Amino acid sequence: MTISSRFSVAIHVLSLLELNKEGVNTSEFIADSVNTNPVVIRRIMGMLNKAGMVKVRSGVAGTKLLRPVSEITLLDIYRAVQVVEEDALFSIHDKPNPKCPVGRNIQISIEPIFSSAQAALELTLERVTLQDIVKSIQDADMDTEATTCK
Amino acid sequence: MTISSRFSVAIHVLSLLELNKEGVNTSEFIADSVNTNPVVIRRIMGMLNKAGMVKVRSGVAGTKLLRPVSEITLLDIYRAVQVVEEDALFSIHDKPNPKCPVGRNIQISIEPIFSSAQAALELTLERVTLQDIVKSIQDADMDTEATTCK
DNA sequence: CTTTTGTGTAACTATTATTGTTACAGTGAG
DNA sequence: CTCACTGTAACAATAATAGTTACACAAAAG
Repeated sequence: MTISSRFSVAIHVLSLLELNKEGVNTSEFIADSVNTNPVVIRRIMGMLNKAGMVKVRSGVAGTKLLRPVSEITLLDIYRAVQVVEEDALFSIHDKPNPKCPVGRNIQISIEPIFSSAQAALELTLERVTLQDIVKSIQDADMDTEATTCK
Repeated sequence: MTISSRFSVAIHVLSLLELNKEGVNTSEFIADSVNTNPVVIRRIMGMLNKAGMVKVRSGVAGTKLLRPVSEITLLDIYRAVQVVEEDALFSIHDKPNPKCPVGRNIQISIEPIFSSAQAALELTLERVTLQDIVKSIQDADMDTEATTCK
């Protein structure tokens, strides 16, 4: 079990949009950076579009960020790409036997713990903004020889 | 995406072993409480056995807890049933384009954040013991009319 | 207006994980 | 020895993911 790579791809895409804000970011260009198929990018872009994070128009080349990177948290992105349904990171087996004391009480006993574990994870993501990621990428890249994507 | 119900089933099973420690807990009996197939229980039991949490012998009816419930955390169980591979709750798309500044630095930039989000989740699970769950089940059951599993 | 380029989306495939199920070999208590 | 139970293989059904092809539609550019 892993959380879908849609999340990491979305972070990649949005970072690229920021670092290449002067350029024309087509799905093909982005796909080349991510190393995947342009349709995969368009699907993710559609989700980010619905979440109001990017502006993308059908037929028109190039996607733009709609919000400053300092105001986009990783939690926003996580939610946008629907990696996990609302409050359902953990799944609980349904229909345990109500005739059994454990069966009829296990769900109510476990739920709050699963909720708080999920909340702890989400809080961590909420504390990191896209700006932090972009800065980290820039810092890491100072060691590297300066080649561009294009 | 959800975390496998193996986890909640394992918590259910171990709670039942504690609350029914005087009884003979066969996979069929447990399966009836969980409302699933006995083979599903045996598979999970095999994992808990390997983790040293229960004693189960082939051919011999009945599983026993090997450790006191106060010394089994939900994280122990989570690890035992291999819901998530070591440090890999989130997946990062592999082989991003090294010719791109974002592509060649995204992994190193994201990894520590994913790690700490995962750690936050795991810490929450570590702070809850099986004893807490058992107590919660008992408390919740005081409202209910007293029927038994058997 | 036509051409060209790019986006949106449907449809299909391959892969993987989960959950449930049947079947049966092997173990050990009585 | 018999019987009940566990361990495990094998298989099916379901679902999610990720990649791919194909094509309709949008709109910018000429």
